[in-house]
Amino acid sequence: MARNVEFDESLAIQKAMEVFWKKGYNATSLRDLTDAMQINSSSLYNTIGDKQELFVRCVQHYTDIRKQDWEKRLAGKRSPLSILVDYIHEAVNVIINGESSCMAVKTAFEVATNDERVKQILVADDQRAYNFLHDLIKNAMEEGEIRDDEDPALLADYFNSTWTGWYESFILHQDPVKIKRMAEYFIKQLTK
Amino acid sequence: MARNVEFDESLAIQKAMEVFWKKGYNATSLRDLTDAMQINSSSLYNTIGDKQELFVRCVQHYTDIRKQDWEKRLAGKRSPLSILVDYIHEAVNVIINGESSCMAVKTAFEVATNDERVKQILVADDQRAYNFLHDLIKNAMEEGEIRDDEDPALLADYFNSTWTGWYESFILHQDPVKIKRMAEYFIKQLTK
DNA sequence: ATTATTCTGAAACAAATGTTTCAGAATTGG
DNA sequence: CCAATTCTGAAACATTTGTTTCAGAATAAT
Repeated sequence: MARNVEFDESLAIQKAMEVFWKKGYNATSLRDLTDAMQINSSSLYNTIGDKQELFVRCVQHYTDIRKQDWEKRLAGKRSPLSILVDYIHEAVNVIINGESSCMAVKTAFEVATNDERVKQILVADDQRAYNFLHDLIKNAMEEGEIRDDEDPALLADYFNSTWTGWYESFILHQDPVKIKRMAEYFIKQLTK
Repeated sequence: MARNVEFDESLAIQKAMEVFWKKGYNATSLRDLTDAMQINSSSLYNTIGDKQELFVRCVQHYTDIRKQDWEKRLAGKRSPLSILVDYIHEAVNVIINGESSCMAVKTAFEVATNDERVKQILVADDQRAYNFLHDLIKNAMEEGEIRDDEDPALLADYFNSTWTGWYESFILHQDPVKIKRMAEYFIKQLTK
């Protein structure tokens, strides 16, 4: 027998995520957040919690979206190699068109070393990325789409860590061609 | 006709760098810095300047050290490939034994997007890293130490961006074997 | 030794930080 | 409509932030 929460919580999380994503955890103030979320700090503390808790929810939300993307790609029922190549091209597009790098990467370097909860969310996310790549590589090998003289586990680890450096490169040089050429070399390694 | 600065400025920069390196720019307070540097904030502002200026000096110092390391390695007069392989092994050691990741990488993601001066220091540093790799790869090709069917410029870019992901991987998994295996695969690609 | 200049320490500064308080508006179920 | 409960807005909170002030200690050159 009382009123309900007035604001849309998942929309508010989305807005907060965008601010954290762009500015990073420490450079984002509570005012930045409540402005973007369009709620009062009392509502924030009553429902979600403090800044740390909100950040955890945002990182979780970010990784949830990625998880859905991977699932959708696998459900496509296309050949393993074409899913893989599609994914790489899309990753390149995100890097060269996105305006604030990858939140998971930024968070790994800024926060994960000091916050165990955040780290565990990123570890789980990384594990899903690994599984996505590993399964595609393994299946592509079994179907003869790519050479099979390397361990799929090694290749999955290796490729999974490769994108991170492309983000850094693009922050420094803003050179799309550089990224595209690296991606082409990357694909060539797999297939030839 | 007056007294001189009492503290050792380059030692103070070194101490400040260690704090920034570990905690990042935004999570480091002026108190953290003056405590580590063992000077009063008035001395800091009289000599070096404000927090931003101090950070710039620290990043510059960090990249200066790297520059010296590259020069020393090239002066070694050993074969290009052995210099390269040595360097990769040393990079792995730094990743798996260092206790706070790479300051250049962390700074690229946390600060370089918002601070043009810091970004330019990192761009110059990245260019030196690129040159180091490019020259070694090119020379190794000319001396027949490695295959020469790829563009040295592409390989230098590609390899230069690869380490960054290894740092991220180690933050999340703290698994030295993972890093070592990726490094071995990395070297194998070059030589085989 | 004197003097002119510069450095240092401690305190003070305003502004910004993350968080809490609470009166009153709102809305639910009865 | 009532009453009980919960939400919201604005203000206030104590800390912490980056930075400045300034009196006095220190020292270089004369």
